[in-house]
Amino acid sequence: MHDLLIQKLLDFTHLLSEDIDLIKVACTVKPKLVPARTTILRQGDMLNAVPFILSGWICASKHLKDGRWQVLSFFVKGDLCDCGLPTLREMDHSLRTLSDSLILELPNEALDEMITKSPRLRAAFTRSSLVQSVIAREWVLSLGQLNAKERCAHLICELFWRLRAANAIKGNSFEFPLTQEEVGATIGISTVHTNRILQSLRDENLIEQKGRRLTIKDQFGLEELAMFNPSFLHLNPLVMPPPTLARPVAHIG
Amino acid sequence: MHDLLIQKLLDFTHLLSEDIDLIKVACTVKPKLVPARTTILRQGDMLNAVPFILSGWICASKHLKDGRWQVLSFFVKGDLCDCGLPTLREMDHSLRTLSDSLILELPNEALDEMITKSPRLRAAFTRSSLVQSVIAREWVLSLGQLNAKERCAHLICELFWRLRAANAIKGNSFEFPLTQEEVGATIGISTVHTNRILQSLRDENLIEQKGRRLTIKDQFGLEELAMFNPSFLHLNPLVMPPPTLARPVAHIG
DNA sequence: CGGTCCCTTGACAGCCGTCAACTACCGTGG
DNA sequence: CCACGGTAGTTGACGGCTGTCAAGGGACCG
Repeated sequence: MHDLLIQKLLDFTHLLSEDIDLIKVACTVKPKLVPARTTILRQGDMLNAVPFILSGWICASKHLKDGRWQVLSFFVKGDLCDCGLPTLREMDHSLRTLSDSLILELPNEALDEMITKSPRLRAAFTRSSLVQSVIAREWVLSLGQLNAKERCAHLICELFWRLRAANAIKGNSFEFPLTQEEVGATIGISTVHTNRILQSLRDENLIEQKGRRLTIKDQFGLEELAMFNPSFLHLNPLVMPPPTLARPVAHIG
Repeated sequence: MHDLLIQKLLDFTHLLSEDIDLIKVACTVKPKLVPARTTILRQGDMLNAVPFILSGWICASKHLKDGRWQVLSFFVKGDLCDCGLPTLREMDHSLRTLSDSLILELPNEALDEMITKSPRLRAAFTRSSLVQSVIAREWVLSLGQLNAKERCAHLICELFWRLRAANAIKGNSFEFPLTQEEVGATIGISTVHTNRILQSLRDENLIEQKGRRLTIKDQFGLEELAMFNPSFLHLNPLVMPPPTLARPVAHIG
């Protein structure tokens, strides 16, 4: 149960055994199994614990009064929904499960203790939160400059790399529980247009969808289309998979 | 020189006199005067200091290989360009002045010292960085769901409130050094369309532009159009100006 | 005076949203 | 077993928002 958090934080920094102990203490909470399509936190809620995703998919979204809404971020296995950690007063967006999810709710006090007692844990949490905001900035770039097809490809690439780093893919395929409406609300296009875009990606043999699974058939083509460069995800080089065949990088001794 | 940083951090938390001393020590660096339209950090640069803006405008931008580029954020008087603080390896975007700017470069070590020695300063810096990422998420919402005119209005509202909190406006007008190309690169539309959108905002008497200054003629109308709610900026309630006449809030003792 | 940068305008095309209808799939209940 | 309803995906027609191209105008500067 605490293994996943340890592994996650190890991606960001080196830990001592005392840090591991602190993590174990913090992780004595009982994980919650939340069914798919359940709102776990609403805009305006006070939060006294930070959800840590053991498995499943969660999305953060913000709603306008006229009904329009936008997905702000996704959280998958190994992610902290650090909606401002225990710092800002209240949730400015909602959190909702997209698939059945196992969630560990880390109480603010437990986080505070880890952060206060260990500079290494503090650095790790800071970096984790920083990576989330770098991803948000990448979404700004995508939404602002890419067209619908490129944005869609970009989203799929990002999720693919993140899930791969979280060890949550099989071959080139992964669970993809989003409806087309949700994909649209993520890349800022209508549901109908999302349908056509996904269709074109399938037609061009870039991806394949079967039920709630998505397979990347042509990773290089997809990344080329999206002008995707995974470096912004700041994945641990050790868990980074070998590069695509078609895109060689410097030899690793 | 250090006054501005102290004032900024006071917006986020309470400080003790020892904290003030730490800030004064960190601020012994000599500020740099950088002319307008100068790139101060490039994508890929290592950063060993965090720019703190004493006056002027800076923008962060990311460039695609095909020439398209997107503004990721603006930094104005009193802002820290906390491009990941001293945590992530290198700049994933560029930093450029939009007007003549006075910049204090806080060395990583000075920041480290403040953060390590004072939990209050640490909290303040964390919150400051958090607010930046909340703004990025708001841009995701704006880019994803609002149309060009709404986005433009939203941007103007955000800048207006931030500059007002930084005490950098006169009446309802402020320095607005952006070219239309830069506005377009911020809200994700072409230069030509930006021109037409700004024109329509002027025609409807929402804003006025004279030289490099912008005046808000109808704050309520502009905020209504953009569905703008300043709460996401997490401005210090004490420095929040009185609410718009047309939008009454609960009586304040 | 010429050059450059920025703003402005018109014409036209294409991406994308909206509306509406239809299909496929799944679980439920009779 | 089938009828039924709900959700998600699909398709076509049409229109509007926005991009592109091209040209011209104004301000500033060397």
